[in-house]
Order: sequence, then C-alpha cells, then structure tokens
Amino acid sequence: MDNKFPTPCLGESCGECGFRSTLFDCLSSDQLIMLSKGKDLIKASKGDIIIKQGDKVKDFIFLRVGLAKLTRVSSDGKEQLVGIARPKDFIGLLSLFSSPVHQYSIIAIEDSECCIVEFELINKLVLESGKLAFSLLQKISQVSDMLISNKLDIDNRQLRGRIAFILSLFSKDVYQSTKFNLPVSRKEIGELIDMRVENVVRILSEFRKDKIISIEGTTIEILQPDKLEWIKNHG
Amino acid sequence: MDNKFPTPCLGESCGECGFRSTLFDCLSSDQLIMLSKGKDLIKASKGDIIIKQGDKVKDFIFLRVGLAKLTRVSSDGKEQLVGIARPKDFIGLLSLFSSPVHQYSIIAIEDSECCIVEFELINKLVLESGKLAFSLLQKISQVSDMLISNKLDIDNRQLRGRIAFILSLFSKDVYQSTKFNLPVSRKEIGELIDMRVENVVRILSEFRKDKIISIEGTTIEILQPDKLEWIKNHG
DNA sequence: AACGCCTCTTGTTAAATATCAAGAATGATA
DNA sequence: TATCATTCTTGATATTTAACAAGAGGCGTT
Repeated sequence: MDNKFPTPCLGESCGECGFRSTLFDCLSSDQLIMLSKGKDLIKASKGDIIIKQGDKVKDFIFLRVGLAKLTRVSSDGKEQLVGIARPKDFIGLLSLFSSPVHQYSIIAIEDSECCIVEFELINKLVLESGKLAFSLLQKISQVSDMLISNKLDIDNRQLRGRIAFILSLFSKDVYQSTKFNLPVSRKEIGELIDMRVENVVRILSEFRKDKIISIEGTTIEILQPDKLEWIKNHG
Repeated sequence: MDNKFPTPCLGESCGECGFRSTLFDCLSSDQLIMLSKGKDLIKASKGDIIIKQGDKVKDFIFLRVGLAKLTRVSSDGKEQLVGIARPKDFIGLLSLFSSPVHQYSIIAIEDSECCIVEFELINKLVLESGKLAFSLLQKISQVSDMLISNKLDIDNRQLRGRIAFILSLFSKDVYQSTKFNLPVSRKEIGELIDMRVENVVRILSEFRKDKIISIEGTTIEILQPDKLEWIKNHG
C-alpha cells in the first residue's frame, strides 16, 4: 500500500474546468489550450506516492480532489511529516523553482486527483505572462508562510497544545466539521508535530477521558471545541 | 539601542553597482535607470529596526552589507528569532507577495546597508519581465526552503546538537571562519533554536570545557570543527 | 560613584518528554 | 481460519529540558 504509483486517466479541457485555479484566470484562450494539451490528470489512491523526494522536478502538480501529506527524510534519516496539502493547493510548489529535485515526497492520504503540467510549459507561460508570474509569487509565498508559521506555532506549544492544534487543523481547515475520519496514523501525527507515538496516544486518550473529544475507530468528534481551542492556545 | 530607525544616505546608479543582485541582470538599461531612480540606500546601525512586524509592505529590501535577524512575535506573545539574513539576501521577501503587512521584523545585528525599492516599482518590472519574475520565484523558493529546512533540522536535534548547528551556521555560512564575533546574545540564540538561555549558556560552557570551542568575550573560536560537526549530526 | 537594569552564569529542583516493555487490536495474506 | 506484521495502547522508568533562585559582571544614567 505504500509504493503504488498513481494511474493516469482521461483529461478534459482546462478552459472550462471547474477545479481550475484562479491562478490561470489571466491566461489567454490560446494559452489555456496549450495548458489543456500539456496537462495530465491522474488519480491517486490512498497511499499512492505522487512525488518522491529526490525525483527530478519536471512537473507542476495541482491537487484537485483529496488530501495528501508532505514528508521528507531528514538529514539523520528519520521520516518527517512536513505538512498536509488540501484541494486547490499546489503541491510540490516549494521545490519547483528552488531545486532541480523535489525536497519532499507527496503521498495521497485520501483518494485524490491531481492535474500535472510539465514544468517547461509553466516556465514558458511565466515568461510570457507577468500576471501569471505575479500570482505564482503570491501562491508560493503563502504556502511557505503557512508552513513556517505553523512550525513556529507548534514549537512553542507543549504536547497537549500540539495535539489540540492538529485536531483543530483537521476539523477547521481540512474538513470544516467537528466530526471527521482521521486520515493519518498516530505515528504520522507524531512526525508532524514532533512527538512520540506513545504520547500522541496518551494525550488523545486523555482528551477522550476529559470528554473533549470522542474516538470511535478512526472517527473523531470534537465535543468541546471551545475547550480544545483553549488548550491549543494556552496548553 | 533598540528602536532607532536607519538613516537614509546617498544612493548611486544601479547600472554599475557591484552589489547588485544577479536578479536584475536581465533588466534593460531603461529598466535599470528606473530602478536607480526608484531606490533608496539606507544605513542601519547595529540594533536598528529595518522592518517592523505589522508594517505595511511597501518596499523591497536588499541587504548589501551587514547582518540582520528576522524575528516575529508569536501568537502567544513570545518573541521568536526566525532566521539570520546575510548580505545578498532579500529580506522581507517572504511577506512581500503573500501579505499586505510584514510577518516578521528585521533588525540589524551588525552595521548594515540596504537597498530599498518601492514595491510598486518591482511589481511593475515583474509584470514587464517574465525573466525577472522567474528569478524572483527562484529566490523566494530558496529562502523559504532554507528556513523550513533549518527549522525541521533543528527540531530533531537535542540541545547539544542545536548549539552545534548554530555555531556551525555562523562559522560556515555567515563568517566563513572558525573564529568570529557572536553577533547575537545567548538569549537570542535561545529564541532561534528554541531553548532557554540557561541551557544555551550551560552547553556553550560545556563545549568550552571539552575544548571544542574557546570563548573570549563575544569572540568564539571553533577548536575542533570535526567534533562539532559530529555533535551537530549525531548529538 | 551609586543606582537600576540587563545579560550571563551556576546550582538545584521540578516538570515534561522519551524510552522501554508488553499486551491488545487491527489488517493483510496465505 | 490461522498467521504474521503493524499499529495502538498502557504502565513504569529514565532522560532531557525548563523553571527557579541567586550571584556576578557589564553598561548606561543620574
């Protein structure tokens, strides 16, 4: 389940694509046709590796549907979860311009669909259109700002606060619901917020005992969002 | 010493500026003249605030000479040191496109010189020149990649490893010398690598006792770079 | 010089977190 | 179904780090 690769599927025209990023709104119809021809649509099942750290950067990848995790192997060989990518996120955006190879792996944690555009084509469009370049600058800045800011925020919380942070992230940012299926394992949560599995488990049970959340299998429901929010900010 | 503002000083033409970033190499001579007219050169003394978190983003700032620190006030009010900016770094680059206000403060930690260009002008040049946009995309990506990667690296080290990391950073990346003046206080080191002042002090003394470094006032000399490197990677 | 305000330093103690161990639950596979 | 591997869970213990306290040294101000 961990090294299957996504399978390509039929594409459609970008011109009338409802999922298309506002990023491309500035393109002319000619340019949109180029985009349509140059892109591929792929489906990735839960667990599929979409991009592998170390792969040559040759594509521009846009998550249409689903959920994916950004991971990397740190200098000392440990696996780290860097962030979660949501629909409409440009994943792999960070390495796109800074490095010839991807700095992170991107792995689907829910069944997902991605649009893939050759980097050369994007590159060409950027050189043609200052507006597109400008939008891209904004997107990239936002993504990295978010990653850095999350990291910094997590750093000055202790364990309870971090767990609250991550629960709040899934509830508010990802699923917009107080009840959701945790798409990641305890181990992965640990990697994401820098703590051991055992402590992830322990604190989740603690929250359950305190009736802040309920846990049924992989389903989590947040019973006391206010309390969770308080812990996130002060715990 | 903490809230003086930098004083402007005489500019010169960007066309023949030896400090000019390769970023602008692609500009036409007309565009370079625009740049010359639109830019300001400022000098910032040690301690001067160059940019304040929350200020409106209206300038593009390039560090010609000196050294500066990026800091921010976290959501819970604590001061955090996010990174160190070196000459040729574009500081404030991260907030430039992602937010109307600066997300970080930038404070000179050595006497510095910066070039300041109005954002509007850069904006205009980006829209005109795809090449400039492309270079900017690369720069931004590199800066954020570096910040994120440093953060992640620091996270899976313990205290000795973090101190080794920061000493190595100053020695190799900033000063290219085994002997240098620490430009930041123990407290600031603590903020940068997430530890208490007391532990910064303690571990520095420990390294001194183990003859890995020597400390004389603010001057630090790395006596056993290999050992320090080992601690950085395994400690 | 005398004062207050920092940063720096060391020792001691408390709290947070990781490690280790061992069993339960789960899920994939033959 | 039986088996193996993995994740999950809990308890006990060790280690790491933070917090507290108290003094030393430096620097600017009056």
